[in-house]
Amino acid sequence: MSETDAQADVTVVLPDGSSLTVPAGSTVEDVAYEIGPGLGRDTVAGKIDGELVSKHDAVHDGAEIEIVTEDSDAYLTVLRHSAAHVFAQALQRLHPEATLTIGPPTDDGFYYDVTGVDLDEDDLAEIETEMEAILEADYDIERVERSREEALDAYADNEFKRDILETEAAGEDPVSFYVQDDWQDLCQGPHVDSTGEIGAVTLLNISSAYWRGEEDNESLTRVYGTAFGSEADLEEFLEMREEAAERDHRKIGREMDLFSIPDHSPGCAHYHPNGMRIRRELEEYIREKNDELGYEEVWTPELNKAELWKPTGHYDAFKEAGEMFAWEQDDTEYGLKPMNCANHAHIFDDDQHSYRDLPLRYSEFGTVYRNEQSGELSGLLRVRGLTQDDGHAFVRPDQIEDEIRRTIGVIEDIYDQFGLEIIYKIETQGDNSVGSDDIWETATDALRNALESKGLEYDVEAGEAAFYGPKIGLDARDAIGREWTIGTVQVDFNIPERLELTYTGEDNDEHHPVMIHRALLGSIERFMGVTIEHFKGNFPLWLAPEQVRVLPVSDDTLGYAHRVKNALDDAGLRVEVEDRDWTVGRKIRQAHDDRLPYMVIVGGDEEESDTISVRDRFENEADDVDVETFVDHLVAERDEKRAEPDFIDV
RNA sequence: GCCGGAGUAGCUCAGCUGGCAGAGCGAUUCCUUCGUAAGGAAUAGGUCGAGGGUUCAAAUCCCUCCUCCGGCUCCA
Repeated sequence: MSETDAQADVTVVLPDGSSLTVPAGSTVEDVAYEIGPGLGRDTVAGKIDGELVSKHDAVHDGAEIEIVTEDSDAYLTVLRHSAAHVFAQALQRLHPEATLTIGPPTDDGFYYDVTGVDLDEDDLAEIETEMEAILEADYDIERVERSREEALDAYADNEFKRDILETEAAGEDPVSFYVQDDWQDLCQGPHVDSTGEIGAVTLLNISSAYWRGEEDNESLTRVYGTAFGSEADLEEFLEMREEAAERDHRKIGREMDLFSIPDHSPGCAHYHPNGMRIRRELEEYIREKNDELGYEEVWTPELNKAELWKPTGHYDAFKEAGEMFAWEQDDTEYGLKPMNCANHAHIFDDDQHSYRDLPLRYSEFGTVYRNEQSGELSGLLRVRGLTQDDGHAFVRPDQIEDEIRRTIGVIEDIYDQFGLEIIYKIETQGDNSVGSDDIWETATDALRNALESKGLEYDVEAGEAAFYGPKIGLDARDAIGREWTIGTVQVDFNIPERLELTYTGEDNDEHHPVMIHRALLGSIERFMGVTIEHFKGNFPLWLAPEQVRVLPVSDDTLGYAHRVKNALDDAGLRVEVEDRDWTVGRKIRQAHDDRLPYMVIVGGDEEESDTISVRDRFENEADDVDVETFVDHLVAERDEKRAEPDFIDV
C-alpha cells in the first residue's frame, strides 16, 4: 500500500454484486483477506474487470473483482502459466544457449517460444524429466520488482524481451519478474506459489512460430505442453485426446471407404461410391434449401482466361499471392477459378435487368481451386480443390437486410438439422480491401443488424474479411477442437461497381446492385469432414451410405434375404445382402463395424412366417417384424431426416 | 512455405546396432450352413514413398525430392 493514498478508500464490486470498501492501494489478496482469512490464504490470483491478474496487483475504484483459488476455472490457466516457466527453466538448465521470448498459457495448456536452440523429440523427453525434477524440488515462485534499467540490462542479449519492455511494458517502472530457484523471467504473472503445486506436466509437440505471429518476422521454435493439478487429470486429458482421434474423419473415411486424397492429387479429394452417396444427399438437401430461398441453379466452368479476374480484384488477391492455379497457354493466361463470383456476375451481366427482377439469385455447386500452402492441407477440412454450395443474390440496397436475415434463418435450420454447434463471427475490413470505407461500414452494419435482429451472439474478427466485403462466418469445431469456417454470408458493394453491373431503377436510371455471396454448407469437402467427425461416422439414416444390410442366417435363406432386399430397394433405400460364408455373429459384428443404422436378420423362422428380425446400431432387437411396417418406418425416418434410428423404440 | 514427426502387404503395425521382408486383420480357395459382436484350414499378396550415393551387401547409413500428420502463417 502506498503511503500517499493511505487516507482514500476504494470500493470494489464482488461477483455476487455486493460492494466492498478497502483502503486505496489494496491488492487482490488484501481484498480476499477482507472477505475472509480462509479465502485470503487460498488466493492464487485474481480477476480485475474480467482480466486475469496477479494477487499482488492493486485494485482500483469501481473494479469488478473475482478471487481465483484452486477451485476456480482460471486456476488451471495460472498453473499452466507457471508450467511454462518450469519448461523454460528446465530448457535453460539443459541448453543455456536458448533464448526465451514469450510463454503464455492457452486454452488447454501452454507454449513457450524460444530461439537459439535446435530441439527434437528426444530433447523434449529430457526436458520433461528436468521439469519433473523442478516440480519435485518445489521451489517458491516469487514476484520481484526490478527497475526498467535493471531489466534492460538483464536482457542485453535478448532482443525479444527488450521488445516486450518497449511495447507491452512501455512506461512501466518498475517491471515485474517471477523468480524460482536461481531462474527468473520477465512476466506479469500471475503464478502459483511454488513449482510443487503443479501436479503433472507433459510436453506435447514442437513446431515453429513467427515472432508476434507475423510471417515476415523471425521464425522461432515453439514447444507445446500442458499441466494439471494431478496426474489423474493429466491421464484423463490424454485419454480424451485418444478418443478424439477415434472421431478423425480421415480414419473414419478410410474405414467406411468414403474418400481418398491420393499423392497424385494433393488437396483434392476423390469420392468413393460410399462418400458420393453422402455427397449426393447433401447436394439434394441444399438444392431444396436453395429453392426455398429462391435461387436458380447455374453451372459455370472451372477454366477461364485470367483476365476474368482482373477487374473483380481476384487476380490481385489470389494470383499475386501465388494462391491461384494459372498458366500461359498459346500466349494467353488461363486459370482455374478460385471463386465463382466473377462467373455469376457474368450471367447477371449477360442480360439487362429491371429493379422489378431483383433479388436475382444464382446458386451453383461450384468447384474452385486454390493453391493453399502445402503445410495447410488437412484431410477434407483444408483442401486445394473444393466444391462450394455457392450462391449470389443480386439485390437492391433496400433489400439487403431482409435477404441476409432470410439466408441466416435457413442456415440456422440447416445446422439445427445436423445438430451442429455453430460459432457466429463477423469479419471486418482488412488491409487488402477494395472500395471506400463508407461502403464497408454500411455493409458491415447490414450483417450486424441481421444477426442482432435474430438475437444471435457473435464474435468480431477485426480485419479478417475477404477483399471485396465483410462477412459473417459460421464456424464449426472438429474432433480436436479446431474451428473451421463452414457457411458464410458476405455483403459486397464492390464487385458490382467494378464490373459495372447495373439494373434499371424505378427512376429509369441505372444503378449497381449489391451482391450477397453466401454458402450454406461452405464447401462439400469441409462440411463432410466436420459432419463425419460430428456423427463419428454414425450417420442419420438419410445420410448413411448403406442404410440397411440383410444378414441371412445361412445360405439356405439367401433367397429370402434377396426378396427382403428387393422390398427395401423398391422404397429407394440403400440396402445390401451380406452373402459371405460367415457365421451370423460374424456378419453382425461386421455390420456394426461398418456403422450400419439397421441390420435385418433372416433365417428359417422368418422365411416361414414372412417376417424379419431387426437390429439397430444401438444393439436394440425386434423380432417378428412385418416387412412393410419396417419399410414404411424407414421411409418416414429418412424423409424426415431423423437424427437416429428409432424403429425400435426403447 | 516454416519447425517437428511419419511413409514397410488392402488396413493396423513389427523389423531400422547394414546380411534371405514379417505378424494380425482383410482377400482368395476349400471345409463348415451356422440364430444376434470374430468357425477352421490352406494359398496368394511387397519397386520397403521416389531418385541418387556409400558398401561385397541398404527397408536399415547419407543427399535430394514427393506425400501425409501436428503446430505457425493463411482460408470454405
